Amino acid sequence: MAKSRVIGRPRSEKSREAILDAAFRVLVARGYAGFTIEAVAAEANSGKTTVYRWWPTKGDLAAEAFFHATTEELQLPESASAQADFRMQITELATLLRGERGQALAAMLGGARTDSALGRALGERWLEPRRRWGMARMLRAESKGQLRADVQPGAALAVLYGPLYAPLLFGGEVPNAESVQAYLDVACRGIFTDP
Amino acid sequence: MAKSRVIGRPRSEKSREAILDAAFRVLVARGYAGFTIEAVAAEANSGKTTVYRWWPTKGDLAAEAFFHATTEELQLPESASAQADFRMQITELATLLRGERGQALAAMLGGARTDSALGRALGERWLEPRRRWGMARMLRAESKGQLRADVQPGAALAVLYGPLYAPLLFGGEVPNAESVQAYLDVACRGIFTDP
Amino acid sequence: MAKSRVIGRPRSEKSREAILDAAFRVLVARGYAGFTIEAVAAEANSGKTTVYRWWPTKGDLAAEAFFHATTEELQLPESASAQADFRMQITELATLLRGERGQALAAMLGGARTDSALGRALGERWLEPRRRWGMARMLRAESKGQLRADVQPGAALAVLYGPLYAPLLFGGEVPNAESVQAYLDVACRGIFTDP
Amino acid sequence: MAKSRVIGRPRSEKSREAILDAAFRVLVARGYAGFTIEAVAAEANSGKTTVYRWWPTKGDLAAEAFFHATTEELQLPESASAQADFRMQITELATLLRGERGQALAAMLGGARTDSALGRALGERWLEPRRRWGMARMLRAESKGQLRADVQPGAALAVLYGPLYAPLLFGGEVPNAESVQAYLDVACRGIFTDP
DNA sequence: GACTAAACGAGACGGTACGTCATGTCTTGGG
DNA sequence: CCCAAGACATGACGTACCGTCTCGTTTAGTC
Repeated sequence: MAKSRVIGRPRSEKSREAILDAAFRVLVARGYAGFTIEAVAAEANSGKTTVYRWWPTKGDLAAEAFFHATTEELQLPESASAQADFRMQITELATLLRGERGQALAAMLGGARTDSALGRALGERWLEPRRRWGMARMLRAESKGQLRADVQPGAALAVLYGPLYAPLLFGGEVPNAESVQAYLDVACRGIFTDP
Repeated sequence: MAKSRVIGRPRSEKSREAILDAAFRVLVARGYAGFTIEAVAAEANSGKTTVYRWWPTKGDLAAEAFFHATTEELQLPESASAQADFRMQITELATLLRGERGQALAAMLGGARTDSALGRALGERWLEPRRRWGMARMLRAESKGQLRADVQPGAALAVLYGPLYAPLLFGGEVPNAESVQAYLDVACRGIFTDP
Repeated sequence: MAKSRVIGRPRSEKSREAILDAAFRVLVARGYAGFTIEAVAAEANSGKTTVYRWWPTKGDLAAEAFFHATTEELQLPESASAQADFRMQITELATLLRGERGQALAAMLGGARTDSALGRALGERWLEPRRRWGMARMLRAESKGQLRADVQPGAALAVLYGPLYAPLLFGGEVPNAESVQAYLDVACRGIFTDP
Repeated sequence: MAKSRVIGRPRSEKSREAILDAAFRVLVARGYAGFTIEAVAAEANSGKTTVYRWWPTKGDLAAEAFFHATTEELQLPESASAQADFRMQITELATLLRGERGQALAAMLGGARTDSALGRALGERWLEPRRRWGMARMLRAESKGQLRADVQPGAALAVLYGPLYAPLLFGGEVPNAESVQAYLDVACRGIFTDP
């Protein structure tokens, strides 16, 4: 039986926590522009070296800090109606994005285009799980005849989620609850068969 | 009669052009991360002072450089069918975004969240004219009974344009022609009355 | 007639002075070990960049700071007796080295072995002028028959000045006045003909 | 009778040798500037802790490495003529300093001014034994009437050895054989009675 | 033969200084 | 008054060593 052979001083979990917490705080407080490795290290009472040792880029750190700041798992509603499930998921997502974590996510999204590591991390850890759940739910809905004819699941997801994120691109805010319901009404009508 | 008395050397149009051209080139070549005032000034064989004198922020310069690089006017299709008009406009927009100017726009969008001047400039000069045309077209469609019941024009625009821009947020590319048609099929079905 | 054509903002003499003064202060206060570019820049209320722009290495800066701190010209005694001239010059040199400037010189000498720029600068600007005067004076003494037979001027200078500097090598101090007179008595007896 | 009670793993002689050898190699190869504890530990395949455990400062390590690299004992010539003895000793010393060990000694001398531990170690282990022998030999010469009148032994040693070491201060090399003979001719004439 | 306790290699830790780069401001001479 | 050139103070970058620390692993005695 292979025994895990680790040499040298092990990584300090305390330091890791301190840095991730500090990173999240800096991200929320100063945005991605003020998200400096030096600022994070200072806020965490840590050395810059320690930060660089574990997070090679700002993006890696920001992404991990973001996901570290929450233990909430992805909501995976599963009722009889696919439409109801998506509406609920998107409504909750919008609420989430309007809160502190949304601030941080929005701050990071600015950097995602520039910092490919950040873009990849957010894509893999934020978008992809949601997309995966969405695709699966969509396919199940299709097999139950809940989708209108010729609706491609991918296109349907684009129409459902795109309007939620797009305003962030031009410096805007996440749509408020009312706007979300309004666009969901329109989008769902093109996708689902139930009224 | 008082004669408008302007003293001193007039602003050099040649220099302005050189800077805007250089800015666009830098934007396309190195992205918004490498979009440095120093780089632009060097590329334009100009002084940094001259750049700062006329464009107080990077965002202002980037935005103006972007719009300077094109003389194409906004497409304002006006056929009998609102659906056809929007589909055409969005299809052309997608094509445009996939080209060199799209590269530049995408590059800038990263900075828009951080640099509020850039966000404002893009909002005013890129988004707003399109939104205005979109709203007007939508209202006209409504009055002609081309919209389905209870479709709010704003929500409809969100559903039509959101899926086009959203992928850029996470570092992705503009959707390809096929994907655009697929999502338009879905979106339009929820909005318009014509098949 | 060639006209000096200099473009751009000229070098700030004020800044240069501030940096050199600060450097000398740091050198005296903290020794060559604490002679940090950052410390000098901070002490001078200047930017590190400005320091690096003009003094590529610590050694260059230290040497120039040292020589900047004095306007005293090299003593060039010229009496009838070469022995008297050398004794006076060396006695005054010893006094000088025991003062504040000596502190700085001693501090630098530690770095001279490591930092070849510093070694070169000190050699050229401190040692060489003294050596040149010494050689000239020695040759004149020789032509007047003031040197004992077969005394090579270079060897004579080594015997006169070596004992003054050597103690610094092992972390010691410059010899006190009494010790200087004692070794000069011995050295001169091997060099000069006058009693 | 109290028995020496030492518990725990005894110090590894192998490790000690490896570190000292590595230290000497690093000293010769990279000079005192590149004489890094990390470099030594890496070169010795040892841990930094082990180095720090036994040699509290760089200076201690450098000095011990230097003396470890040689088993040659101090030459203590003792002929009838003090002058001959000193000339021989100094000539051999100059030869030694021009070799590999001289490189290392010269490298360390830069650090001696800054690192007082190194200065002390070199003073005690290199200079002092030689000085002690020199003083003793000088006193014996005095009692035999081999010194000229009023020659203080300390001053005589300064005149004999100073010219050998002094050039190292300004980054120079140890004088070559010819120069050494030339200055010895001059110096000895002021000290000894024999021709 | 098991126990004890220090030495050892490895390497993570909080720091300091490094030398470079871009920022936005300023100061020249020439147009 | 504009422009190019470029110096200036500032502050973050990512790297190299510092000296300290914590691991798991030897390596002797002692029990």
